[in-house]
Amino acid sequence: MTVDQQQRTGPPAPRRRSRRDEILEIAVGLFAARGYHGVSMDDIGSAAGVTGPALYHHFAGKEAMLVAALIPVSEGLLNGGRSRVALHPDDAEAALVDLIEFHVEFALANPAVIALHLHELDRLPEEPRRQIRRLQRLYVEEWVAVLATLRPELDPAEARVLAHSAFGLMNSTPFLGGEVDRDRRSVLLRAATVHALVGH
Amino acid sequence: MTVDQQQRTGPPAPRRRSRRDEILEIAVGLFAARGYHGVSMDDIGSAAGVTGPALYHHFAGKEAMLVAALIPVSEGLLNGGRSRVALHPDDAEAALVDLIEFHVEFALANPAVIALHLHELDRLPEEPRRQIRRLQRLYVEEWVAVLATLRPELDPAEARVLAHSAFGLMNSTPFLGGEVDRDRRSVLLRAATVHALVGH
DNA sequence: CCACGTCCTGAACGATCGTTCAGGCCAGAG
DNA sequence: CTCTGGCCTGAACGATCGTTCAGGACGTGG
Repeated sequence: MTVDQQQRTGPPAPRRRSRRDEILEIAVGLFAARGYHGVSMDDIGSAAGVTGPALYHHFAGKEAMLVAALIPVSEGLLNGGRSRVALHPDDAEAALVDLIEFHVEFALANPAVIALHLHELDRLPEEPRRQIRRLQRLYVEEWVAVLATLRPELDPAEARVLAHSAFGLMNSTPFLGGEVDRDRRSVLLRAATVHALVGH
Repeated sequence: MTVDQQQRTGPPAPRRRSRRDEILEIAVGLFAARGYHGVSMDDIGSAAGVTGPALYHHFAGKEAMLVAALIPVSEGLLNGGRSRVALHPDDAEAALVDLIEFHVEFALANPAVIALHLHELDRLPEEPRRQIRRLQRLYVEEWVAVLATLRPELDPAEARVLAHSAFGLMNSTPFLGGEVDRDRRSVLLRAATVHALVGH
């Protein structure tokens, strides 16, 4: 499925995309499916068409692969969320709807990475984990700020609970097969999240 | 492969099952915190005050511990959900509210077990995993049936997407510390889930 | 032709894991 | 006292893991 081992022949290095990113995407899929500790370097290598030790030419080690997969996700969410909020300086409800649309589309586009982010963050050593948690916290605060102006009766801690519950709702995507069309799922998830957060 | 090697059938010896259940609870906490593969038998043993091999007097192996932790959860959810639905044969909205209250209280009472159920089910071999998935599916169908009568415009597959999203919302509990009082969290989660599912 | 950089293989290492096994400790019955 | 059975320890096993290392295949530039 994801295996590509007849890469030998043909153009040597067309650089259509770096081999590193290709391997990383394969590793993310395996991590999401079987868990970080449930996948060996040989597993990743053979899924990429090479042996396990060959991966050390692209990454410093197994942990470095997880970090390389998780950091861009947190950065992408934070940057995207901030830019969406900045589009609506005086309309909290429009900002929330935009945030929801952004997050749902992100989750639908990257289900494996989302699942990794939810499940395997604790397998990282102190240093990179704190960096990711900091990015996550800043992203949550974007949601909390919007919720605070939209529902003044909530204190910040309560808004944080609601924000996390909204993430749980929108991130339920990876757990479902493709019984329902992608666009339809997007519509359902966005409507449900809006109702869950604004109430009535 | 054998799940349980003592306690054949019936109550042969109503021995205080404190020791076995005590160990199981400790193991669940460790599994939830560090992942199934991230916890060794020696870890579980020393957390319970014994050595690793001593655990084999209570469980057939490491997998058997995970099964023993997950099966009762699925059964408890299914039984509780069915009895809640049965209380309201002619009122789908009341049934849904009752289902939501039941699930939220369950998730708040057993956050570690819920997290285990979400993250580590795929670490099980075929046989017990299929049994758990069957119980899960039956539980989901209780929700789908209620949603189908409450919102006839949804087809069953769409109702299933909504049910899973509601689980994601309600199961967001384990990811949060205790900044907000437990009862207040229950109120917030229940209201958000109702709004997400009935769509005001 | 040769030299070089890139990417890879196959063997090997130390460590850790789940599990098994032989035997020790100790309470209770005879 | 002895015997017995439940519960445990400590040592040991095979397997698997992440990682390192020396070297080979291949295309490119000179």
